[in-house]
Amino acid sequence: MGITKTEGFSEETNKMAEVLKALGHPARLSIMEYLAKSPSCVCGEIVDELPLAQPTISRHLSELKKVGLIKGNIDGKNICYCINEEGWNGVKDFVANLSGILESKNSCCK
Amino acid sequence: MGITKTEGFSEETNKMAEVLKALGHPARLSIMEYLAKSPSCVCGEIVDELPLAQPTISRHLSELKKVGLIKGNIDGKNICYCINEEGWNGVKDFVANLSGILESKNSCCK
DNA sequence: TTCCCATATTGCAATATTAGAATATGATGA
DNA sequence: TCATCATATTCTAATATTGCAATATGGGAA
Repeated sequence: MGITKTEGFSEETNKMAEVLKALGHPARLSIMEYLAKSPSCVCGEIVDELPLAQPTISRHLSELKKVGLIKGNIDGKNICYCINEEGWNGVKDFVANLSGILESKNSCCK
Repeated sequence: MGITKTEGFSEETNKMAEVLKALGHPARLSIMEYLAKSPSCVCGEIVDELPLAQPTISRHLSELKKVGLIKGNIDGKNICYCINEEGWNGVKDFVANLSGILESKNSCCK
């Protein structure tokens, strides 16, 4: 079917899955890494940096934006993209939370 | 095309993207949450827990296994699935690392 | 052995994703 | 105004993903 079933899962699970899915692509992950490291964040630089055509990158950017992982500020002709800390913190918290649960119990498989 | 371009990205980026992609599905994320919380981890319980048919869950389990997020121990007729801490730590470290970089610089977008 | 039980695999059909060419938009500068 | 630059959108073909029915596998019990 290709369609992802979301009924029966909690709202948070579905939301987090969408965010993680957005991160689960080399180009989008690279964009996040680049934005985290780079002092500046103009769209054009990302296009220069990645081995993909401009329209493809534009689409990936909009996908990251859709799930709230990045935000863009229009700056004249350019658009300055940055990591949306609020969105990223959602991921961070989720991972920390699951890690905490894991640590508090021992695995039943060896 | 539907094919994800991986040339031009680092090995680690591609690997991490695969892992995050595996997490980026409500059923698979739920499985991870369930395995983290549950004291036991028999496959059948997961099938009972999730609103999906057994073959579908089996596929999701094998996908999680493929990227190293879980492992399974055969236990008589049953299979006992657990989170593979090594694999999970990869995610944890990645997130912590990016968070660290983020904290050490201020966003250029407001 | 034969019959269950638990899990995996196969084989679809439906839908989603991906990449890039072509094109559109929208701002700035001449 | 018109040309140019930066980015977004649209379109299309190729491929991937998803879900489930049907079936296979493989272990234990009778």
